[in-house]
Amino acid sequence: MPSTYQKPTQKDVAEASGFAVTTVSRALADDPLIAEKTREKIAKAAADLGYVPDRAAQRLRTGRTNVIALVLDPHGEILDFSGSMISGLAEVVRGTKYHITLTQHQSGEDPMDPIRHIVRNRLADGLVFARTEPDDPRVQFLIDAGFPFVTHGRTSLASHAWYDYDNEAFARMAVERLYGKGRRRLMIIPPSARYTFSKHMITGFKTAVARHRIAGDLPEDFDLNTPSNAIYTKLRKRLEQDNRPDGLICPGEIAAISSLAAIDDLGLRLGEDIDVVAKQTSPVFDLHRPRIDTIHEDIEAAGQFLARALLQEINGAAPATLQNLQQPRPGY
Amino acid sequence: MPSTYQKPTQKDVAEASGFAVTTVSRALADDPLIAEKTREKIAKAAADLGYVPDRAAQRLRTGRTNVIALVLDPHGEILDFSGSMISGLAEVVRGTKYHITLTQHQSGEDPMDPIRHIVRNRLADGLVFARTEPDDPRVQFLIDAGFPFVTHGRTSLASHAWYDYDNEAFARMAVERLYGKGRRRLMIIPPSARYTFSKHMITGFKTAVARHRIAGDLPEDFDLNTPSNAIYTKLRKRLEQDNRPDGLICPGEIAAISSLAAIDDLGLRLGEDIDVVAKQTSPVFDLHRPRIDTIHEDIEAAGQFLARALLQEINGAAPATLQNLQQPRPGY
DNA sequence: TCAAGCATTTATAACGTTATAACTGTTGTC
DNA sequence: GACAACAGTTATAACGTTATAAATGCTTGA
Repeated sequence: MPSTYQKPTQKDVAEASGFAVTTVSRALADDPLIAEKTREKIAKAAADLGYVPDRAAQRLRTGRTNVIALVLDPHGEILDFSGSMISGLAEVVRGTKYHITLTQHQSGEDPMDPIRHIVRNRLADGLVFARTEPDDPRVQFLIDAGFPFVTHGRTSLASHAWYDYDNEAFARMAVERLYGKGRRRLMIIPPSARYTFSKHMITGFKTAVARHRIAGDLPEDFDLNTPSNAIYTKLRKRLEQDNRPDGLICPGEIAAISSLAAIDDLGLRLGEDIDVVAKQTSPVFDLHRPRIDTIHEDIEAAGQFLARALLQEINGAAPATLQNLQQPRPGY
Repeated sequence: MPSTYQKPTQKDVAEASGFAVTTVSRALADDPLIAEKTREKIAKAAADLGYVPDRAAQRLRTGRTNVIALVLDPHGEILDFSGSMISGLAEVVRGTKYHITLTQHQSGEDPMDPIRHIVRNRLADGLVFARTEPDDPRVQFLIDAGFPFVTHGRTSLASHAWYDYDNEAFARMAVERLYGKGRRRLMIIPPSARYTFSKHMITGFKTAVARHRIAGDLPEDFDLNTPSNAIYTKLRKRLEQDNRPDGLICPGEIAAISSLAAIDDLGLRLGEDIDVVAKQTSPVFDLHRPRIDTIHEDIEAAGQFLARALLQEINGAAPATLQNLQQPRPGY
């Protein structure tokens, strides 16, 4: 490619096809006013020249950015959450006119900042983010602004587009598994309580242990955002106390690995002194030894749904119709 | 925010400050021709109005996109590679005028496609990608096109900006560890041989085992892109053969987990029948039990370096000065 | 005092696209 | 045969910015 290469514009297509620039623009936009023959001629000329519309010009003129913005939380909560989510989003967005841009807010920062910035400066046509809180200010802000968005996770606010994993069912299912193995003193390592998904998980845990009238330990001070060695330390201390749990529910692989380390280091035997059920998001954990009893969550599927939903919402679909709750899938 | 909200433009700043639009433009660009007093007045007016330049207009006029494009390989090679890389990139890019866009090519597709597309259509000012091959066509294309880019991984091509992990040193170090433990029949699970980093790793492995005059098994048919259960299957078969290795080197956590599963399922004892050294990219693996002997690679640091390097290259720095080789850091 | 020089500022045009309104030529109606 | 209606095409202007060239006013030197 010579450095003098100049991208063909509509003007070039117009000259090549013998029509006016306006006609080219309409034809390429499939305007029904344009005669079919004309449309074909122009399409051919455009293809021959390798014409691709200039995004900046389109964006300037129409105000539409053809961008969807992914706002990521600080790194490190779920192993490979971002990678899987991105993979799902990218797959759906590929082949459309949309691009994905990335923003990641620092741990200290206000999560509202990137959202506000993107909306105020029209940096995208729609937003994706995860880890919602019941009364999430980001969601409220976007609803008020009338800005298209989708979330991974529900809220208690007015209806919007979301995808979520049924963490209540996950916790219930996990309790059933442990109960079925004869476990009667269960404990869950809850994600940070401020997230909606954590509340659902806790609800599921509480109702399931209540139904069986067994002990359900729900420590307050655990936090998925906690570095894993903090989970290790806290759990280890708990396991050394009297009346330690004999069944443990982990909301993710990091918690599972941390827990197994604490169990192992205390000389407890998995499957004898204690059983563990964990949420699994990565296939490689099938190969973990000792085997971890898991329940699957598919983050990539979430990304796919969210991308599709957002594109639909941008094109006018009602957010209330764009909701999906993924059911837990048994690990094995 | 009312839906009638209109972003302030330079025109608004011009009216508010009493200067012409052109002057505003120059002042905000810190043009030295503008008087200091004027610059201050305009800066104040812009700040008061909350003026933010319109990216589309700037891009259309200047041809600069203020975008750096991250081209990701198909998902799933290294656990959380994308997430860590993105985190590093995003941290450096935050606060600059640049945005990050994402492209991920499908496993079947030509890796050149997204690169060509981005360059031909001026979709970014610079490119980041990983997993280079010695004679990487993407690198050659970009050098020929004079398009700024940085890679995670070296090539044998003309000098360009890169960041790499010293996989030769990694392999040597891993061999030394195993040798120190009395292991004399070593084996490495090599990443797909077409990547530069794999060749380096193999070189390091070969030279180190040759120095000690010990056996070095280098199976041809392993592949990091292989689903982990394929690694498991192949390794398991190998461990069942005569003269099985007593020291194993894993290029990543997925390979390590798969290997440990094969070892465990065959009833071999880690630390007795065989020792494993693995590359570690995620802190949580410190908590893996049994403990895995690891050597660290910091992907986030790679992302940070690459972002800084790319921004410098876009601003005219010579690519040859933007190279860094990360040294392996012992796990414990 | 006046031209030249200088420091600032500004008018104009252009980037590539699309929305709006205007134009052309044909058909159909009375 | 005049005119309305319509299908199809096009000229014009505008989105918000910056590069270029031009203009303004002030200072300086002879």
